[in-house]
Amino acid sequence: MGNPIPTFPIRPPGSKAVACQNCSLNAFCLPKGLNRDELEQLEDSIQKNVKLGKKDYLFRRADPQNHIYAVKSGAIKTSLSTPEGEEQILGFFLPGDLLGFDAFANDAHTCDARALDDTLLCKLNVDDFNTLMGQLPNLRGQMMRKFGCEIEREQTLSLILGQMNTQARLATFLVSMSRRNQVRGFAPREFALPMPRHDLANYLGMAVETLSRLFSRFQEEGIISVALRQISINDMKRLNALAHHTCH
Amino acid sequence: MGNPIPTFPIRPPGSKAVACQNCSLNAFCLPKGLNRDELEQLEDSIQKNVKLGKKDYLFRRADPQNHIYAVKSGAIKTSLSTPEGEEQILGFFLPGDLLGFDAFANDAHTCDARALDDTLLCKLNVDDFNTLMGQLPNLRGQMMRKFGCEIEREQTLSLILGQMNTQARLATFLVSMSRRNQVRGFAPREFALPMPRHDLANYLGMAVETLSRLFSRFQEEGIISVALRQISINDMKRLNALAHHTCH
DNA sequence: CGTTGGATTGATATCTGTCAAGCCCGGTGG
DNA sequence: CCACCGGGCTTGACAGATATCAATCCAACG
Repeated sequence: MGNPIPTFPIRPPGSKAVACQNCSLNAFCLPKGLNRDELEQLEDSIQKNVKLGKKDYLFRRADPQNHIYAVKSGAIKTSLSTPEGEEQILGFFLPGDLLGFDAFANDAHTCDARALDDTLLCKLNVDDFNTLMGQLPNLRGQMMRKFGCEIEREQTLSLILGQMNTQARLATFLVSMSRRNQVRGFAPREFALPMPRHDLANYLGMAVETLSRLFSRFQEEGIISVALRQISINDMKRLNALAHHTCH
Repeated sequence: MGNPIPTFPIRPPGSKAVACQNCSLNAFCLPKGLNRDELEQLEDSIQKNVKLGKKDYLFRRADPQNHIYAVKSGAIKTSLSTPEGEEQILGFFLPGDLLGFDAFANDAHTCDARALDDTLLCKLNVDDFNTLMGQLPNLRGQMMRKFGCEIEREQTLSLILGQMNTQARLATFLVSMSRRNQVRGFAPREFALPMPRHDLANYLGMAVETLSRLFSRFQEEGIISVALRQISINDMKRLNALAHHTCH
């Protein structure tokens, strides 16, 4: 029979609103570390099961900040654009991830956020959020942690883009996707990428063709198997080694 | 006679402790937006005129987070390293800049911070800081703004590294240095870079030789004048144009 | 004045982007 | 049910930008 480890659900599993306390993602989300009472206060300000269709914008650059968002299912990409329209994708947000922090500098978003697929979100009004930050030290603590994570994420992207050759970039990305699945209790070696090649190539700062060749090469070398967006990692050790082989 | 706009002071101008309220940098620093009463509370937790010699570490990766820092004079660089020792410089912090936010994720720093020159800092204990965050909504607001700025900064670096060719990277950097000087009331077209070529090249994700050639070319074309770390911008318009000419 | 480390300049190699063609999968309509 | 698109993905040939290697050059400092 084997062990049917669930793979990552890309589509919304159901649409019934679930209390944070029963949400399978609460260990990664804002509620982490809150007691029942605090959770209740937080929950009053959260709007659940907000739907977004594939390619819909969650917010755009210069939009006023109204909410902080948590992904429940589906996936969101954020990106920054130059005046000329050149885009850099900054991150892919999966279930349990928070986004919207970019707007705290000027009460307006500095990047665009767009759904890669049909997506379900929870959203928290920023005014309520500010009030709660004053009242709930635990929430404040968790929020600061999330902020720190976001900064760490961005820093890692800079490290990838600034120091690694293309092969190390892809290897690093695959390892990180694997880990993200693992901590959520999903299969760490088999997963579907939520984004098209074009977006991934952009995120990793390379041409689509280069990315495609890398996938092919990794497959030839038996490190992974690729079928379009479906990935299985066959040799995690070597993948890790490639990920650490940084320099140009 | 001309107009002797002061250039950016790299060396500590004096070492007498100054109240935040009289500090020339307070418009960029945490005190922004606080009233006298709040300022006093904040000030009790701030340690002033902490000295750091050139090349001293302010903190290192995995160090427990004890403080948040504000640069008063001098300059700090932060960097991230791969397991193999490849380093990516993440930012240069000038007077008025805050740093230390990277540690909020796990109460431990994720990057290294090192003085580029003799440096004077103010430091704020994080425990006190957490308490104050609960008590002073205005401080919380300013802090969130600073957090947002930090995220924006990191995002911009990713955009630079991921989408721009080397010439656009350098141009963008010079424009940003110019702006940073300007908002602080210093000459926007004449300044000394606080970092050696090696560090700047690393930050911009290119080889030192490439950076050097770019400086030479910009000078040949009359856009800037370079004498080691001393820069003057002769043609801001063209520099801006180069900065916007992103793609590869 | 010699030494040392940073900065520049030149020659060459290599990686990765660009252009172009073809493939394959999924969807649509007859 | 099958044929035909169309878009995303892959593969190949080639060119160009940038890294690497090596040799000076220069400024700062003792």
